[in-house]
Amino acid sequence: MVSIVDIAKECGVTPSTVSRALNGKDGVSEALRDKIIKTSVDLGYESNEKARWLATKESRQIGLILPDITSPYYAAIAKGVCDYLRPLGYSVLLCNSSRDRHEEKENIKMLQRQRVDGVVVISVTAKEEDLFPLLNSGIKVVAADVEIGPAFSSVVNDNYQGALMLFRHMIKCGSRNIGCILGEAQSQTTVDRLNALKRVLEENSIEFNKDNVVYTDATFENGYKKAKMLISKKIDSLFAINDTVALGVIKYCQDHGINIPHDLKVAGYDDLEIGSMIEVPLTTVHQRKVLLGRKAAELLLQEIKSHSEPLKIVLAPKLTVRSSCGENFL
Amino acid sequence: MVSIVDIAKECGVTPSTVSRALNGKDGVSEALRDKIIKTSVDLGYESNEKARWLATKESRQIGLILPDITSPYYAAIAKGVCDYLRPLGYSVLLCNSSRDRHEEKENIKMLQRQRVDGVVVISVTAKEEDLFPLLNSGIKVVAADVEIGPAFSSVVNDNYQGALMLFRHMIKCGSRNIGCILGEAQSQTTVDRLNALKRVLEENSIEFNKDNVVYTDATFENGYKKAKMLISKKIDSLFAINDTVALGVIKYCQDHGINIPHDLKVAGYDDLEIGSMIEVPLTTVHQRKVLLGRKAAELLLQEIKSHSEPLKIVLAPKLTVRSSCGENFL
DNA sequence: GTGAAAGCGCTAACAA
DNA sequence: TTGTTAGCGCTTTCAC
Repeated sequence: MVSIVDIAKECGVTPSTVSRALNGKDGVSEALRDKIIKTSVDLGYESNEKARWLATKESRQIGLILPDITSPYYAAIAKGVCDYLRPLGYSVLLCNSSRDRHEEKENIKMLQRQRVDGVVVISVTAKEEDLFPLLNSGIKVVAADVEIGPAFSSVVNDNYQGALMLFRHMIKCGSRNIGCILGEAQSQTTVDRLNALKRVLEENSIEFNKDNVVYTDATFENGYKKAKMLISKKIDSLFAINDTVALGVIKYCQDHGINIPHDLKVAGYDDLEIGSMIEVPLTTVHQRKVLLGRKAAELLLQEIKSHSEPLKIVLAPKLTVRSSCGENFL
Repeated sequence: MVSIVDIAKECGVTPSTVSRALNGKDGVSEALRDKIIKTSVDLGYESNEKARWLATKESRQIGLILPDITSPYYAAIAKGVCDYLRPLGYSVLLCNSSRDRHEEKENIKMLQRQRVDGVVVISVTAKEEDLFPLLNSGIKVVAADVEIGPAFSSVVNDNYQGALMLFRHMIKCGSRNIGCILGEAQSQTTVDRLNALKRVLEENSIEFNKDNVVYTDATFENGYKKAKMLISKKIDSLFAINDTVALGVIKYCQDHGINIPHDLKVAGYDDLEIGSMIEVPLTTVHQRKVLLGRKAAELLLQEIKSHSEPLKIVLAPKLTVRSSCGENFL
């Protein structure tokens, strides 16, 4: 493996000159610089980031911790992070935590050992204190998709606004009795969207009926099961916490001859690609997933460069109207 | 950031002793080792992989180049790689190439600069020579999902066998005139599966009709478009090169009142999760995606440790029968 | 404009 | 069993 010493010898100069030349620092004549760059290319030199770290404490590596790379939602965020960072010379260390707090902690340690410059973390399980070790070792942290605490910057989607738009749309489509399949009751996402529902109901003088709301793990299977349960309650509409759950609801309806949107209006959240590919296209809320990842990476880099105060960025979602809630009569 | 020097001072020994103790090498009394380990956790020490590299030339980092992390297929492979490697103390550098050869080359350079120990590459665009720089700088390479050349180990799914099973099943279900929406004509995947079709047709004395075969980009939209085209040709069945394309086909049928499987049998390939969630569950071929990633990582680690000859691992696929091809009458 | 020298945090060969 | 020493490849003062 060729090092700057090889280049130095080849050019009859010292390593320090090569370093200056290659890093675009001044104090090198243009002619020499050209020669050095040329031989570095000829020799197939690629800078050694490991050795460079030792001298500069800059690794040009960013950690990315996420619950499940297999989820299209998180995968899209990961894409945003990677695609933004690569052209800037950063590489990303992917950590798949499997939604497991212990695994998250292990990944955090690993990122410390690898001396990354910063980490983007998406976690529903991690506690604030789990991440302090990173801060204490001088590694910047930005939370994406969900906040982790006042000490950390974050980039999130505006769940309240998104849900507001969606529920208003449903009301306009004629919904009067909306069932909800939500996630964990304590999760901020669930809370925000439920608050939006309450507000919209209030705006329309409809009473909130908490029997129409169930909390569960956000899976396809639970969508199917809970749909069965809620439909027995004479609801005319069903909001699912995400598109995957909505898919479960839709499947249940198809299996039982329930026509969407005629017999039941269905709405999801996230705007996964699949929502537009199915028989009855899903009305949902579009999340700027790739952008969210990009913004998180952007913010992280800023914090790495200038030690700024924690910042919070809220991204505006967009209503995606398809046919699963019927027509907007307004 | 605490270093072994800090631990050494704290314990009143030298850094080399600390190094030996922490790395489980012998030549340290058990009492001292315990003391050193204890203070290392007390001080919150995490080994410095960057400095360690300089001394050992081992980074414990693996590169993963893939076409699109957003694709559920590649994401599952990535999961296999990550989940296998993490407990072994390796981290993975995720490189999203966007199916772009130039981007792949840039990623390769970046992985060289980061001095990774090895890389798993999934690429349909990279040429063999693009990867030689890695080999030449002593970085091991294993191809996953698709082979790249005799110099490289690979782990692939057996496309020929998988397609064989699928087409035999279709024949048993009554298919006599099978249309195909394939990928690029030159791709090995396409070739293997088409050969399987030809063989099965031959087994059943059915003539191969090349007008029933189209080559295209494997997208949902193209599935939709080509379905339209092929259905006009009086086919009774349609094989799509992957489930995403099959979804396009199904959507076209739903939009045009074509009943699956009654009017048209449809089969896909890959067994994406979504295939079981839609109205008419998709018959497809299950690919061991996570296992494929795991095996690739396993093989890579082997090659890193012992300089073995290139190896090829072929994974057996499994037919997943659902209802989109109707019943098996055999 | 260029070179010399020190140092980053670790491991490993050699001494004691 | 432990310490001493050198060195990995780079950057960065400080001289010249």
